Amino acid sequence: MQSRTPASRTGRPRSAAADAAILAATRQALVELGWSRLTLGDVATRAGVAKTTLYRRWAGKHELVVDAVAELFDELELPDRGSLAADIEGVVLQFAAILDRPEARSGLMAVVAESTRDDALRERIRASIVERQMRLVLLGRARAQRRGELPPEPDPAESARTGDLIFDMVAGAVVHRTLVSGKPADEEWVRSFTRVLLTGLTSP
Amino acid sequence: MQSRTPASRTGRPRSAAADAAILAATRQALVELGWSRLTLGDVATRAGVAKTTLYRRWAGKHELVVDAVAELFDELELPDRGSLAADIEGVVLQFAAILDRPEARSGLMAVVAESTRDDALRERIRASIVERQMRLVLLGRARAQRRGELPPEPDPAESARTGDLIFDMVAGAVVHRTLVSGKPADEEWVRSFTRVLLTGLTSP
Amino acid sequence: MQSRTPASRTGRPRSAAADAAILAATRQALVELGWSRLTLGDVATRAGVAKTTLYRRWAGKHELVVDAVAELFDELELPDRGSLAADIEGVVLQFAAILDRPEARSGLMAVVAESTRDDALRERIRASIVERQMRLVLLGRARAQRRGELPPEPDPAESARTGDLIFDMVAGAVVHRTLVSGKPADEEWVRSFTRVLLTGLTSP
Amino acid sequence: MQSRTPASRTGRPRSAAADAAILAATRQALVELGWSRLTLGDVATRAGVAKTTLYRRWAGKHELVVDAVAELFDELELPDRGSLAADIEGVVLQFAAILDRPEARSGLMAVVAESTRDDALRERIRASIVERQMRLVLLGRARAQRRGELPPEPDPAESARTGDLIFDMVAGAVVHRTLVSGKPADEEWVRSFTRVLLTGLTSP
DNA sequence: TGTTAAACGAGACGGTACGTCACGTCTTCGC
DNA sequence: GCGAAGACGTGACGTACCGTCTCGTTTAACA
Repeated sequence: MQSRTPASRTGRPRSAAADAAILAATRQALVELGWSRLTLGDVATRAGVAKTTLYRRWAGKHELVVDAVAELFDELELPDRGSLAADIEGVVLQFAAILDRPEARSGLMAVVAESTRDDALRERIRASIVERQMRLVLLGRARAQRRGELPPEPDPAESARTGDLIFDMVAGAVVHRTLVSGKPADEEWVRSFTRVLLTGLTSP
Repeated sequence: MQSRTPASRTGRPRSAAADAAILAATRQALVELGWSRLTLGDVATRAGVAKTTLYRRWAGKHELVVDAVAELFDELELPDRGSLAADIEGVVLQFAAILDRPEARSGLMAVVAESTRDDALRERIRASIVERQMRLVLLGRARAQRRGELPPEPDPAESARTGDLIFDMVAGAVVHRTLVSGKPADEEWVRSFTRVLLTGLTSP
Repeated sequence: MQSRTPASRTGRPRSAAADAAILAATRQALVELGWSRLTLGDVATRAGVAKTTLYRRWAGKHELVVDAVAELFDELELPDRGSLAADIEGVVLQFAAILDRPEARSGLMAVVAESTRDDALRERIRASIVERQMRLVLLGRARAQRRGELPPEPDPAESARTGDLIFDMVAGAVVHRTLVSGKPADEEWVRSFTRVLLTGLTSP
Repeated sequence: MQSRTPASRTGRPRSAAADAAILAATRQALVELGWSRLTLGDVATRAGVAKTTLYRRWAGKHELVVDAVAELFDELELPDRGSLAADIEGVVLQFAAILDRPEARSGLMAVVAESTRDDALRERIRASIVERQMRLVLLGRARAQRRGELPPEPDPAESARTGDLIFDMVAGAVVHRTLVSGKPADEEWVRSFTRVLLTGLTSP
């Protein structure tokens, strides 16, 4: 998934294990060193792999970290707790738990910072991290509409706009709470947040 | 304000002009190069200053950029547009305008990324950037309470919690919209956002 | 010969051409700049080599210059001019000619200066510069003894002491004449010197 | 003696104590650090003096060290031990004792090295160090001629040439023995050396 | 006895070189 | 032909001294 080169027909095939080892080593290095002290040479050593191998698969530090962090978001899923509020609280708590992990904290903001000047990187982040989260928002809304907790939205453009807004509010608030304010997005906070958000969305 | 050493009584005093030149040069370099390509040697050259002068005043790239970006937020102020909704819209638009400037975009996220592993840096960011914004939130709420648009909040602990929540929701949403989703926080978006937020805060 | 690290089995081997280029560039820089203005960055540039390559092979300026200057002494050899006096005159003139070259003048004294505080450097100088010269003294004496111009010396300890004395007198006088007094060790001076030395050694 | 500027008529006069303190601090620093690690800022601190004061009196490290080392040679004098051989041995031993002191060892060779590219420095060395030693050679020879141990030399040009030769042989041998060969110029060595030198000079 | 002009301490300044580090590329050899 | 090992050119790092430049403060000779 990460690799650029389209895999040649002939010669010794690339080790699949190497990919996993490199990504795991990257996360381990993020935990121990953080983004700014992480070096690709060190990652290669940890993974038991030559630097060459690493560069054959990723273009640089940013791309590698995007992929390493993206895997953390694989476990995100929409729980069915019976009500929209409970569902949101559940997914926000999951999201907060991921952001609380040291391998995500510094890596995520660093690649976002770089992505403001690198469109390919922004797209990579969108595709492998943001999209995953966005999907949950859309899924949750659809389920709530089926349940009758939210009114159906016939206009697709308006629907997309609202989806975007919700997503920016949810993800933004959790990220800001966790990484900027530096306070935990714990159950109490998540409950307050969800109440304000849902009230704002459903009150006339 | 930026410097560490508390200014000694004797010896040649530090050039005040140098500080301003360095911070301006830093912002210029952020515009042209972005965070990752910005080098302190280049900033020193742009500022017409020796590298050593720069290191005498700032401990590193992160500290320097915090101070350079912080000055951008000096212009933030709470407009009095007559209603809470209008006031919020005004201040959010100002905030979005600052985040839209290239010298803020990559620099801000990069220092936040690093601050997740550096408590001194986090405190510096809080004191010189976040605090400025937080003040506006508190000011706006106080004014709205005077106007009767918001109920007075007698419990100071609860008041602080709510202030934090509002702040994380406002700042988080704008930052996420601007830097992660990569879409403009324009008037339309701000209006929608403000409506959801205010409704959520004021509906029973 | 200069390098420390004993050459590993695997990996890309060190460029042999780089060594020669660096030493030549060092001598060129000594000619143009002298010891005190010579910088390793400049040497690297002249040699068409990265600074890191240079540091991978030599620990510092002193070690590098020792090796660069040592090569100048490679050409020293003991001529066979038929008599001991003529042999000595020949080798002293050769020695003086080397010391007269600008790449030797400042470099040689500078490393000797440093060697008074650095035993490893002193040993490096001894092995690659002094030893070469000492060998000629011993060779010349042996030849003179075969010729009958000098009496055989049965006691090896006394022989070593005398060898040391001769060597210090020859090398010291030429160096002092050339570098301290700043006058040329020309044929006339060499003849006078040789006469005094030989007379002193052979008269009862 | 060291100072350049011709001392103005008015204003605060220069502290005489400062000169002595600086030279003493320089020697102390030479002992502890050697030439290459000695810095003028450190010397100033040791002397309890500002860097400015130091630079007002000396142009740089080389000039300062020449003066600091030169004072060591003030104590050199020609003993009257009754015979030319004994006189020479005495003065050579004194000379060797000075060269054995750590403040002389590295400093002396370093300034000689630099003097090969700096004529003003060479002249300064000649005037304040070499001249002192040369005077002893001439004095000793004159005394020996009065005693009849050496024949009078009517030709002044030849006399100068011989004086130079003797001086280069004496100073060169001791310096080489002490600083290059790294062995002590002790009584035994001095006796051997003096015997060879005197025999060479006096035998027909 | 007061003026005054230079020397003084302190330390910031523009520079230059240092020696190190990580980057991303390359070259060699073994599997 | 992949992969490890590691040397390579490149370029920024942060530090250390250099020698110069302000500052405010003595301090001794002159008026």
